[in-house]
Amino acid sequence: MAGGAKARRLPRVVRERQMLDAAVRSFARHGYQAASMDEIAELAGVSKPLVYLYLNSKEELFTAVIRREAGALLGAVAAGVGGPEVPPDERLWAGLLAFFTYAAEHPDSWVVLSRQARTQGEPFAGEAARMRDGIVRFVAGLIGEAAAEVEGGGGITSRDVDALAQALVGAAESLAGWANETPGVTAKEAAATLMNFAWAGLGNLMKSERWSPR
Amino acid sequence: MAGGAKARRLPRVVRERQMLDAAVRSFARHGYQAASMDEIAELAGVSKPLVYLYLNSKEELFTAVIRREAGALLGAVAAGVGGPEVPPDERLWAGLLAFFTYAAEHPDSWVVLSRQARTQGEPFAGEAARMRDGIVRFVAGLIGEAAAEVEGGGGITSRDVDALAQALVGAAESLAGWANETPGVTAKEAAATLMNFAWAGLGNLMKSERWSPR
Amino acid sequence: MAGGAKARRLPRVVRERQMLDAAVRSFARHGYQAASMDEIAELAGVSKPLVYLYLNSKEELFTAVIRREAGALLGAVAAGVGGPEVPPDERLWAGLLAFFTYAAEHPDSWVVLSRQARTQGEPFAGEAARMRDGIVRFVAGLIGEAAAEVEGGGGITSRDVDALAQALVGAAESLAGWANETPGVTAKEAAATLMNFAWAGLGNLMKSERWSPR
Amino acid sequence: MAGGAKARRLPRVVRERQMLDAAVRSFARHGYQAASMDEIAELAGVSKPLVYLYLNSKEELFTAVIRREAGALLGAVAAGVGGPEVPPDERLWAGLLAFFTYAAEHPDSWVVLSRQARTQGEPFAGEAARMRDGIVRFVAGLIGEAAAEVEGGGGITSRDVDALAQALVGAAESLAGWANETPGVTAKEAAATLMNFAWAGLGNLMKSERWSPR
DNA sequence: CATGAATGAGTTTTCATTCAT
DNA sequence: GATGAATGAAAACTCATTCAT
Repeated sequence: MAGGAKARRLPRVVRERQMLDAAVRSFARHGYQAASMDEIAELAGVSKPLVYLYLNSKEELFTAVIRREAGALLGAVAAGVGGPEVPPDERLWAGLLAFFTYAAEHPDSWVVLSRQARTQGEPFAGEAARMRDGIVRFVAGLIGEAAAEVEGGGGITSRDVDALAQALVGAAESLAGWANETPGVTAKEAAATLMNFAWAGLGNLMKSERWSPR
Repeated sequence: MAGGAKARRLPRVVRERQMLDAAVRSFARHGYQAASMDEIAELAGVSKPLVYLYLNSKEELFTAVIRREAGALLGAVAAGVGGPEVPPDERLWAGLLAFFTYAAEHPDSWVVLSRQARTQGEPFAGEAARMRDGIVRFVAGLIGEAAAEVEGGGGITSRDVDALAQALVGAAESLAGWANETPGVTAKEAAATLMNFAWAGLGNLMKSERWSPR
Repeated sequence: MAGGAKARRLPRVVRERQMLDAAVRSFARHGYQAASMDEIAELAGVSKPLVYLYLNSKEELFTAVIRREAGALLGAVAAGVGGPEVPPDERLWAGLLAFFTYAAEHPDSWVVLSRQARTQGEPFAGEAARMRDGIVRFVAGLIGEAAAEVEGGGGITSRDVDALAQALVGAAESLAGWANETPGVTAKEAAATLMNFAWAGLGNLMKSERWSPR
Repeated sequence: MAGGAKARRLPRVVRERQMLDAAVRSFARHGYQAASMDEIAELAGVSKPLVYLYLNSKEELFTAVIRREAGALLGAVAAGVGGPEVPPDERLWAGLLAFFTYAAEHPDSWVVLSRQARTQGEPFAGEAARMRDGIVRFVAGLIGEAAAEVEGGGGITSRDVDALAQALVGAAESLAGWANETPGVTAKEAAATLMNFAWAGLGNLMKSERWSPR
């Protein structure tokens, strides 16, 4: 009985997972507006009314997708990063590695979070922004820690820290996209490139070696 | 009758500009799908059939918008950057400054290029990617030049250069968005932050001071 | 376990009554089309398939509702009215009183019968019309009886009798609705108003005191 | 050119009238919920989007229908009734005649106003109630006038007047329906029956000849 | 007996697009 | 050149109804 090709009458949790999986693929490929509930239902192997029965509306479905994927990404990153006893550069390295690994292993999820959710206006952009802010704050925390170890903090202000965190996160996002579409680039390689680039840049900044136009 | 408040019978170029301006605003605010030809025609102050007469279809309209705005952005950046006689760091600085200035002064244009175009699938993503690639190649060229000045090039491969350029462009994009929504951040400040961060990082990289996990 | 708060395994008749009660409420509030089987099942405290097991379809359910409520209304009216030995005016009075009392005590039932059933096309309108015809014939019978007592019948034709019965029933329906939504109006008061108005009018008619335009 | 079988490109006002006509038929036959925009568009000989372009939504369409038909009915009744110089019985007679004539000549309109609008909940019921209240107040005014002519007013209270007006209007509604489905009954006949019945009843009431149960 | 799981068929509504003048 | 009139095609969403357990 069990093990048939087309499983019918599955428990609700399983069906919901299938639907969210299908939605991630569809939203990643077409974007929120262009994705159709018909296609999502078909991808999930169920009828449209069932999607509505469980997820209520396209908007709620997209929100559920964003929440689930954001949770997965944050969870993956958090899992690899140690606590305060680990020095900040080690934590940044672990976070970057986990991040690039997640983006490589779940490209659709990454596209939804980094591109689709952010362009669809409220309430989706807000949901995605919350997650991104979490990451930015995490990075800013590390930069702040590193600055604190240097004597005088290198004259770095709190807004400098924010800006640097934004820059670093943006660099990571860009590299993740590039790595995903450039054959042969591994997550470790991407993480290493960024780590070298960023940590060195930060180090110099704190030594107050500033660049200035002639 | 003629010469009244509402100017009629304007030359085609003017009408087209009005339509593209309206389209930029509309696409920036609602996204490609949610923007309606009705609204665009109304914003442009013309009737819908006229939009079709000049621009043929929503798809062609969006493509025209992307082309025009991409040209404007590239032009603005190119205008500020000197030729090969100028050292690469100066050129990067000029480019960053021009870029952040453009993003600040044409936020709708920047939103369309950086967010909307890239999320709408082909053919728009391709069009936007072409422009971005131009910028990435420009940055990669500068990094390559800088590396060439160092003896041995610091052991930097061509893929390293690509990756670094991707990281730098991503950082710039992220900072531009952050600057646009954080009150009080000027284009010059954003450019300076990134320049300090990036050029220092590059310098260290080339001195082969690499970070590596313990 | 058994005997808990939620009684299970009730006999069929009881379950059916619960369902019909729920259906009366739901149909009265939302109308036939807008009432949903989901809501009815929930109101009845049973699952939807059980409703279908017992009542077969929404159409049959509504028909069953109309039949039951029509029977209840006719029964209530018939119970109060005496046999042929009672004079017609007394019987009309008793009927009106019973009718207004029923409408006041079962407002949902009255709404379903007087409004919803009659507006939903066949077969429901027919079902409701049958009940209404029963009442109209009863009233027509009384008027006929009264006319027969007068010498010559006042020159009243059979169609006159029908028309008067229709008028009287319509007046009663209208008053019932008005009484139900006007605070402080009792069934007895409504019945008295109508009885005064109608019986006097009939009396005059039979004395051939006709009104005619000048 | 003009006079072709299928007129195309008609001015907006004409099309709107066609749509409202079609809607009256469809709503009268099926009721608000069961009527479909598809059918209405087809009956009107236009495409569905045009219906939406002009009437915005099913709800607004139904509201527009109710308003137009209520206006037509009130207008027809008002047109026939004279001013205060005409005695109340003459005015009632004229109003009844106009009313029964309207109901006979526009049966769909009458069905929509008397049945469909009143059963669809807010905001439709309110719209219909407003019109009906207008008629009830008109009738109540006449009854009040007649009572004033009698010495002492026959001891009739203001609520009595309201109740009698409700009864009279209900009787008229019922007779209109009956006349419309009974072959050979003319508007004049229906009006005469009701006039005889009602005016005589009122007269007796005012002479304080009350019926009371033994 | 009783129900959670599932769907076919239909609804209202929207929008890019074109024609006739 | 410019526009009011008009529509084909598709989308989100709902609901009565049935099966498998």
